[in-house]
Amino acid sequence: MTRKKPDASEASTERLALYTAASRAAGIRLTPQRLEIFRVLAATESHPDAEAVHRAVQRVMPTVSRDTVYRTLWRLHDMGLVATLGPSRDRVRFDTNVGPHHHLVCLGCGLVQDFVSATLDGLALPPGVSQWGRVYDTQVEARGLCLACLKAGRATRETTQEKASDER
Amino acid sequence: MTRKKPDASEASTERLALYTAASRAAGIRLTPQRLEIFRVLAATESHPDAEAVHRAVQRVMPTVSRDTVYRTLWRLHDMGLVATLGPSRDRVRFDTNVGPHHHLVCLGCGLVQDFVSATLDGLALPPGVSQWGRVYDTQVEARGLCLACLKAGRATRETTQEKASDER
DNA sequence: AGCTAGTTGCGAATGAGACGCAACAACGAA
DNA sequence: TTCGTTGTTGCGTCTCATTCGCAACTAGCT
Ligand SMILES: [Mn+2]
Ligand SMILES: [Mn+2]
Ligand SMILES: [Zn+2]
Ligand SMILES: [Zn+2]
Repeated sequence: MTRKKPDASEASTERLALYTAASRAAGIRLTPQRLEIFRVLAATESHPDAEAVHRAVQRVMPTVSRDTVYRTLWRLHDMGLVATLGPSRDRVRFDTNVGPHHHLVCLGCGLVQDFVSATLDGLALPPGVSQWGRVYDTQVEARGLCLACLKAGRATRETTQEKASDER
Repeated sequence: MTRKKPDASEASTERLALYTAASRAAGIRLTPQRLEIFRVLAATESHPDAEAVHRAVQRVMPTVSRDTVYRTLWRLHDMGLVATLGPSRDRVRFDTNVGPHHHLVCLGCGLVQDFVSATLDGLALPPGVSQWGRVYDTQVEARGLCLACLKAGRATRETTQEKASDER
């Protein structure tokens, strides 16, 4: 039995199956709009925003609402089947440390802590990267839970984000 | 002449000097509100959002406007003296690839490309990290310019972001 | 076929940021 | 020190992504 390296379309099919299976397992109803959103998400190789997903879904199902797309995306996110880029979902956060350093991001409270590591600073990227363009800066983003959130038993999924804004 | 390891307050002073020097060099006026914002930024060890900075500045100068804080932050950002967290300044972007992988972020057009690297997947973080909490996931974010943006001579500073939304 | 709890679409609300503009005020020149 | 030029400020307004409330549906079980 030969096993070919999964190509894009094969991965897409797998992902779609994953979404529906997980939904069924979670007792979530498989509405036609959800199925279509699943198809679009399973097929994408990029990092779309909600509106891009909405547009793609509308091409096939013109009546889906913006809201349903958002709700489905966050639901999948809660199930750990889609991720979001960057540490903060809401407002822009600034960093006054412009030297080389890395980040520990707490998924519970949103706190971001710097850490330094000479090893990580000089990280070698795979050679194929040079064909993409020019890289100016490389940094590591480690996600997890800080001690406080661990003790508080806060969930990993960034749900109860009651804003740990600093500089109070 | 002894040279102690720069502590927080020393680094703060240095940073303040840097801000004012760079501003003067750029012909930017040193208004009292800017100076106060500089002080707050120079003193912070965290990753505040604009509102947190505004609150901190208001404690000393109750009349500063939200807008002035924004303008100053972006000005410093343009000068390369403050950074922002994460690849996207505006809307949330989703990632359907939940397996271990890393990102190439183009600062010109906003495109984010996946890349894989077994070496980077198993990255060892410095030991001190264990005292912060538990890390579930580690990924590398490499920022730069993609070939298209390099050829187009687009600036590194994410200015001309005329939205490269995919799934068109 | 009938129930019922989970969903949908919509119109309205929220909230971060950006903008336009008239009153102001740094700061180099005189 | 005074003045004039220009960059700045604060405010009211505007935009636009994301969220809410809710009444009208409907997937999925019986
Ligand atoms: Mn940082
Ligand atoms: Mn990705
Ligand atoms: Zn935390
Ligand atoms: Zn680009």
